[in-house]
This record gives sequence, structure tokens and C-alpha cells, in this order.
Amino acid sequence: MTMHLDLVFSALADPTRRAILAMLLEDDMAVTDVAEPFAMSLAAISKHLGVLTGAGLISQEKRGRVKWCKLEPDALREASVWMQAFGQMAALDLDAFEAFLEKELE
Amino acid sequence: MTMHLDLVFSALADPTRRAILAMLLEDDMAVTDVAEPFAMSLAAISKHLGVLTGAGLISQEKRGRVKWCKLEPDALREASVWMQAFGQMAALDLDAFEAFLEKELE
DNA sequence: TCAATATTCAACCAAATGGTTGACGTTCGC
DNA sequence: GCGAACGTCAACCATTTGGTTGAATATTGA
Repeated sequence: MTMHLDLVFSALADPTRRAILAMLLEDDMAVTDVAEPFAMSLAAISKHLGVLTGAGLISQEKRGRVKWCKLEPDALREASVWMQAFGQMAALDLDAFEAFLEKELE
Repeated sequence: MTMHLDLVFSALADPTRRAILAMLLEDDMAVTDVAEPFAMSLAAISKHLGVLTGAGLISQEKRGRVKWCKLEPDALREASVWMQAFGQMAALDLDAFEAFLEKELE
């Protein structure tokens, strides 16, 4: 029963992956360009991008020999709802939160 | 450079730990009572509680032979700011977000 | 056609994670 | 004081994670 929320939070738990997301906030990027600022192999970055894709946080589209990476911020919405409830930030919709929790326990 | 954000997100990545937080939303609880609904050993739950404490998401106070666990929702605030920016939910304070990103990269 | 570019794959490795069990130290109630 | 309840510790185990390197697969440009 490996939830989507598991995937999103564990994807966000790595600083390299959060940095990649921050880069993609500016614009879509090719894998090679994503890797450029990091002191690690292209293969390692490719794996990180796989994790982000698996969590739905980015999408990848191959055009020619270049694979473009694009931020998918909608994937954060579910996780954001969860966190907001606990953080008591902004207006807390308890009904929505309880419905969410029940869905998670299914 | 293991950030606080790393600890919070990786703590949230486990469904058992999220369930524990949900239980603690209702009220403070003793370790034994936290463990009761789960099909795993007390020692395993004790470790999960250690992870949550390490991330600052709960606090534990020993009174007599009972150790009470208490939700600390403030720890989610930082992570919530991060997520809100990406999720474009509610009002997005870009200045605060950029300041946050810069701090993370230090 | 051929070499260079872009990306992944496969095998490997060390360290971290999530669980177990059994022994241990405290604290409580009788 | 003694047994039971509360919780952690230590050792162990299997799996996952985050990285490496080297070979393999497209695709492009000249």
C-alpha cells in the first residue's frame, strides 16, 4: 500500500531533488543542463529525475535526443493539504482534512 | 549539510509516522497507547517516535514511568512555506520564498 | 557514413531504513 | 520488597537509497 504521499514526501526529502525542483521553477530544462551545477555523475541525476517523475513532481518528454524536464506543481497539492492541516496555517478546512485522512487509510 | 527540511520531509514520508501524527492531533498520548493500533513491536514505534522527535514534529516528556508524546505543529511551518511556493496555493510570497531558497543553499 | 552528443542501463558498493527479538533500567501498586 | 508495566537499548537482518563506473542506445550534424 505505497501511497502517493509517501512518494512525494520521500522525493522532497533529498536536497539535490529540492534544488532540481527550484531550478525547474524558472524554466524547463534538458537532463544535461539540470546536472551541470551538481558535483555528481549524470547517471545519479538521471536517477533523481526518475524519483521526481515517479512522484509526479516533474514530467519528462523526449524531443529528439534531448529529454526535457518540466515541473508539475499540481503533485504537491495533496501533500500541501496534509501539511496545512497540521501546521494550522491559513484557514483550516477540517472536513476536507478528515476526508483526506480516511482516504489515506483505505 | 543535512537540513532541517530533510528531516521533516523524510519523517513525513512514512505512513506509520503520518498516522501517529494524526493520532496526536486529537490528544497527547503515552508511547504504549501510540503503539496499540499498529501491528508492530513497541521498539519499532519507539524508533518512529525518535524520528519524529528528531524532526521536531513531536516532543516527548517523561512523567513517572510514562513518556508523553505531544504534537509540535510549528515544525511544519518551514516545510509548508516551501511547498506552498511550488504548489502555487493561496497567496504566494515570492520574496519570502527566494530568501528561503537562498538560506537553504548556504 | 561517422563521430559526437544525450541519456539510460547494469553491476556494484556503502550507508541508511524499518523491522525483529531479548535483555535491561525505572517506576508503580500492592 | 517484588512483580508487573513502561520504555529503551543492542544486536541483528533484509531492503532501499544514493552514489560510482563503464558499456549501450538513440539521435544529430557534418
